[in-house]
Amino acid sequence: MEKPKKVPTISNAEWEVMKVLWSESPKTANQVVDTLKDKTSWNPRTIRTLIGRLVRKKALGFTQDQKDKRKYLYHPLVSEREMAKAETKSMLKRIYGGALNVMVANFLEEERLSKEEIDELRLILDKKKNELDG
Amino acid sequence: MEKPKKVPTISNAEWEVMKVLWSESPKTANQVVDTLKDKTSWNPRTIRTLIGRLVRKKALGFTQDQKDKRKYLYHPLVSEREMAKAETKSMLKRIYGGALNVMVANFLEEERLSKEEIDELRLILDKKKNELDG
DNA sequence: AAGTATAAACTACATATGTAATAAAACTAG
DNA sequence: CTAGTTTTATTACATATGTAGTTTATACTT
Repeated sequence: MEKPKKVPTISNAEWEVMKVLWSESPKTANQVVDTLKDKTSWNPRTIRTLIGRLVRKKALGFTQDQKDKRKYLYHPLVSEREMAKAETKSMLKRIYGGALNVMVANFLEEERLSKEEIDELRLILDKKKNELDG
Repeated sequence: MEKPKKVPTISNAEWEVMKVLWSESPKTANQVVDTLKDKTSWNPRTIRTLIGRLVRKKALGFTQDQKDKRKYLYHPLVSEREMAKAETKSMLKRIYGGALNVMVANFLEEERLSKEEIDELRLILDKKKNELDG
């Protein structure tokens, strides 16, 4: 029985920081700043603030850097999958009464997916259905 | 050429209020409060505050009640579809790089859909695909 | 060993949000 | 018409978030 591990909720900006560390970790604050320098226009101070908040929320943990003892090496404490799932569920609940197919239907109506994307989705569904059929 | 009509972003609690008025409108504040009394534990004050904020955000409009001139009759200024689509897109972008199928795949992996739900989704996709095929 | 650069910690401040209380205005009952 | 009631409008306050500046501790560097 896995414990229900409650994932922290994080803000938009915090999500960007997490993505950096999900893609590769551990990293020092400076490395995170460097990675985000291109993608965003955030002041390094801001990024450090966000890192601090993520630590407080227990979305990030850290260890001491062995080369430079002042620095921390940050790493995610929650997987991207877990967070994505939690966020998705909460959004689906809020907006679509939790119904994934309502969401997909609504979304498809106006957004155009390519035929390939649709086929890929169908494959995903077929696979899932086979699992159910046993 | 429709103008890109920018939909306001609203909070979780505000969504609940909008849902009441999307399901039936116009309604007076009191009617909204009544509808929400069962579903939530919010103080009527709170609900009126939320209505006010939604008016400020131009998500709701109102007209004067003819019976009692003090009362307003509130109605949505933005459709549920528009808001849902905007929210969905922004969430997909933030979390899944905008890719609907990544989202569906991830979500399906751990959430169980019934066979019926899966079939319904497949129908939606088939219909969409036929449209593309022409 | 002392000075300094720098990383992390703490503080700041505006706007958003959850959650209401109070004030002002207008209707209704006596 | 005046008082009480009921609506809307204004104000309040804590926490979250975006966006940084300032302080402090201390690991480097000379």
